Amino acid sequence: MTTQEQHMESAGSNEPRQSEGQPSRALPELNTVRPTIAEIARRAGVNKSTVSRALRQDPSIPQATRQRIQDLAAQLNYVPNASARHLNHARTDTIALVSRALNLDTGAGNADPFLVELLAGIADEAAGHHLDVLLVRAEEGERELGVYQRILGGRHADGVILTDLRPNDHRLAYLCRHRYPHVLFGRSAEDLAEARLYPYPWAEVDNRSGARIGTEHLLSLGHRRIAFIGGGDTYHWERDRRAGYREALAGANLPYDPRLCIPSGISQKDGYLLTQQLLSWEEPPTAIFAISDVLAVGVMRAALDAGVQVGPTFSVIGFDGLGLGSYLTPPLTTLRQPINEVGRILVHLLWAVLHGAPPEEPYVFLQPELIVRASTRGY
Amino acid sequence: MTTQEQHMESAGSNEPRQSEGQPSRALPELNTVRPTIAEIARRAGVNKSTVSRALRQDPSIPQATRQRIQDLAAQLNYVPNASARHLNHARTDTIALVSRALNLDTGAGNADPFLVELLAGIADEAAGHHLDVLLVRAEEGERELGVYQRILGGRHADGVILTDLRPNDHRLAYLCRHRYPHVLFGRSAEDLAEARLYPYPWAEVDNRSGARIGTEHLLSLGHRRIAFIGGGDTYHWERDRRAGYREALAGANLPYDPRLCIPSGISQKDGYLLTQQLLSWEEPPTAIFAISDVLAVGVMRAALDAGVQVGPTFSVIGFDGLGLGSYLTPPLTTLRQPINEVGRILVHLLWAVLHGAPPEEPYVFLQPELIVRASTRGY
DNA sequence: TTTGCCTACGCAACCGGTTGCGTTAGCTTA
DNA sequence: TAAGCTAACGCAACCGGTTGCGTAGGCAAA
Repeated sequence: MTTQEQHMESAGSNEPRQSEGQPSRALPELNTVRPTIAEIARRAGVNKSTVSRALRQDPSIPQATRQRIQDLAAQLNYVPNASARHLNHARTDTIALVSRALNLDTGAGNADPFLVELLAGIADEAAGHHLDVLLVRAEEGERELGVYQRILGGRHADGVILTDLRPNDHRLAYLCRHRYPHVLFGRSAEDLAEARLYPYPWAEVDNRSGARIGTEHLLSLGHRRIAFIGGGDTYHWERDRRAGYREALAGANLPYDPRLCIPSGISQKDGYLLTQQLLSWEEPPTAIFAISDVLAVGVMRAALDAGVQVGPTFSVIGFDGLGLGSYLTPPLTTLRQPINEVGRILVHLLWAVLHGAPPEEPYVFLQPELIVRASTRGY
Repeated sequence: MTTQEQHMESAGSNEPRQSEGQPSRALPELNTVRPTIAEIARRAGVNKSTVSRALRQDPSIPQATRQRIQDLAAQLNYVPNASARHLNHARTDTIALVSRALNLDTGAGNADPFLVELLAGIADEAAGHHLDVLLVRAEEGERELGVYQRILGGRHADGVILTDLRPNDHRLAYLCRHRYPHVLFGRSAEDLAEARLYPYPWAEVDNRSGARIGTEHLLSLGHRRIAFIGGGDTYHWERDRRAGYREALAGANLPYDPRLCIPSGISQKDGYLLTQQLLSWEEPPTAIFAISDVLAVGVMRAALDAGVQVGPTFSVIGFDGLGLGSYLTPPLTTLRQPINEVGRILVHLLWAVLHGAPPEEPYVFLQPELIVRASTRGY
C-alpha cells in the first residue's frame, strides 16, 4: 500500500506544467511512447524479425536469445500493437454483437435485463478464445445493413452475432452474399427450412416448446380460458412463443380464441394496461401467459390493483426466468432461459466459423426450464 | 400464421442429416476479397494516393475525379480497412468499458440490470463520436492490471472507462503512470481530495447525497429506527451511500447505531435473509434503506412473508430507480439514477481527453432523484 | 518564346509487426 | 584444407491505407 501511494504521488507530481493557469489540470500528453519491436531490436542489437520470432517462441531462435529478448520486452512493458498484427493477418480477433436492446426504452429504467446475461456469457467465452468483443447498436430501416458493412467490410470485427431475428430477415441474405461470417441468436424460419442452403450456424432457446410447456402447465391445472399477452409480430421469439401457446391449446382440443391472444409492447406498463382491460370482461380469462417476465410483473400488479388475487382463479406465468421472479408476490412461475449458456455457445459457434470448422450441428436448441411457483395454481 | 406453421413443420422434420456428405453445409470461404485502395486505383487508372485523397474529400483533387473515384468505390462496396487506418493514425477510434458485472452472479438470472442502461448511454454517445465500443470483462487480483495493459498498451482501444471504483484503487496509479487515457464511473475519494493532482475526469451519481435525501425522507415521515442494509466495504458507491445515511442521521441528531447498519451481498436473497433477521428483533426497525432496488425487492418479500405490511410501520426505500420498482407491491420508493446520461457523459469526457481537450469541469456529479411511492409512509 | 506559377497527381516512405528467403559463421566430414 | 551442412539471424517485401514532397503539364504574364 505504501508503494502504491507513492505511485499516486509521483503520478501526480509528474505533470506537464503549462501556462501557469491551472497547471495541474492539464492532461498528460497522449500518445506516450510505447516500445515497438524496432526499439527492442535496437536495444537487443538484433533485427526486428529476430525479436518478432523470439516473442512468438519461434524454435529457430535459440533459447538464450529468446529469453534475453523476452526479458527486455517485459522490462519495457512491451505489448504488441493490435492494429499492426491485424493488418498482417487479415484478421482482428474481434467479434461484434449487434443489439437493438441498446437503443430501446433506455431512458426509463426499462433496459432489457437479458442483454447483460447474454453479454456475460459472450464475454466469458470470448476471453477464453482470445477474442475481443465489440458492442454495436443496431440501426433501423435504411441504415440497418450499413452497420454490418462497416463492421465486417471495414474489418472492425471478423464476425458478428445477430440478435432479434425476424422472419424474412434481409440481414441474412446480405451477410451471406458478402460472405460475412456470422451466427444467429435466434433462427430465421426460412433458413431453418432450407438449412442445407444456409451455411451459418445459430443457437437459441426453444421458444415454441417453452411456451407449449408453460401453457400445458396451465392446462394441467385445469385452466381453460388462458390469455396470451404480448409481443408483436416482428420477431421470431414473439411468434414462436405464441405458436407454442396455440400448439398446446390444439393439443388439448381447445379452440383458439383470437380475443385471448393479445399483442402488446414489452414493458411492465403494457402488461398492466392490458390486464386491466382483460379483467373488465364479463368472463375474464382464468390464467395469463405473459410473453416475458417483465410483462408478467405488470400483469400481476394489475390483478392486485383490481382486487384479483393471483393464484387459483387467476394464474400468471411468465417467460425468461429473471432472478427477481421468485421475489414477486406471489412468486412467479416462469420458463427460465439459459441465456448465459446461449452466449457461450454463440461465441463458440462463431469461432468455429472463423476457423473454417463448421460445427457438427448446424444449430443448437436449448430447452427452457419450467419453474413452477405460486403464481400458477389449480383452478 | 399459416406460412409460419409450415416453416415450423419443416423445421421439425429437418433434423441435421450429416454423414451423408452434406455438400451444401460447407461454409463459404472466408476472407472474401474486399477491394482495397490499390484495386480502386488500378481500375481508375490513378495512384493509390489519389484514391485516398479523393475518398477523404481532399480539395486538391478536382471534383470530377473525386466523383469518379467515389462512384467506383461505392460500386465495389469499398470500406476502408480499420486496422490499416489505425496503424497510421496511432489511434483506433475505439473505447473500452471494463466491467465486473460481466462475471458476477451471471448464471442465475441475477445480472446487474444497470449495465445495460449504462451501455445504452455509452453506445449511443460513442456512435455520435464515431467510436467503437469494446466490452471487456474485468479480472481480479493479480491479473486485474493486465487487462488494461493489453487493451491500452496493445492499442485495442484508445481509452477506457473504469467502473466499480474502490478506495485506493491501484488501477488509477497504474493508468496515470502509463499515461493511459481513461475516465472513471465513480470517483476515487483520494483523488477527489487531490483533484488538482489527478488529471483524468470522472462522472458519477452523487450516492452520498442520494442516500442522505432518502434517509431524510424517512426521517421526515417520523421514522427514527432506520436500518441500512447493504453493501460491503469495497466500492465507493457502497461506502458513499452508507455515508449519506449516517449524514442524515447526524443531521437529525440521531445517534448512529452500528447494529442498524448491516453489510450484505447485493442479491435479492441477501435482502431477504437479512430482513428476516431484523424482523425477529425485539424492537425491529420501522424503516429500511436498502442500498439497491434489487436488495429492496428481497426486503419487501421478507416483510410480506413475515406478515409485516410494508407501509407506515415498516417502510422500505431502495436506490437505483429500476423500472420494475413501480410495479412492486407496494410500489417502491427509490432514488433514481440517470445512468443512461452517465454513460453519455463518460464517453463525452473520454472523447475530450483523447482529443487533448480536458473538460472545463474535472468531474460531473449527477443528482439522483427521489421518487416517492407507497413503500414509505408516515410512521 | 521564355519564365513563373499553380493545378493535379505520382512517388515513396511510413505506421508496426510478420515472414519467405538469403546469408554468414561455425562445425563436421572427406 | 576445401566442400558441405546447419544453426542463427538479417534483409526486404508486405499487409492497406496516409501523407510530405516532388513534378509534369497547362496557362498566364512578361
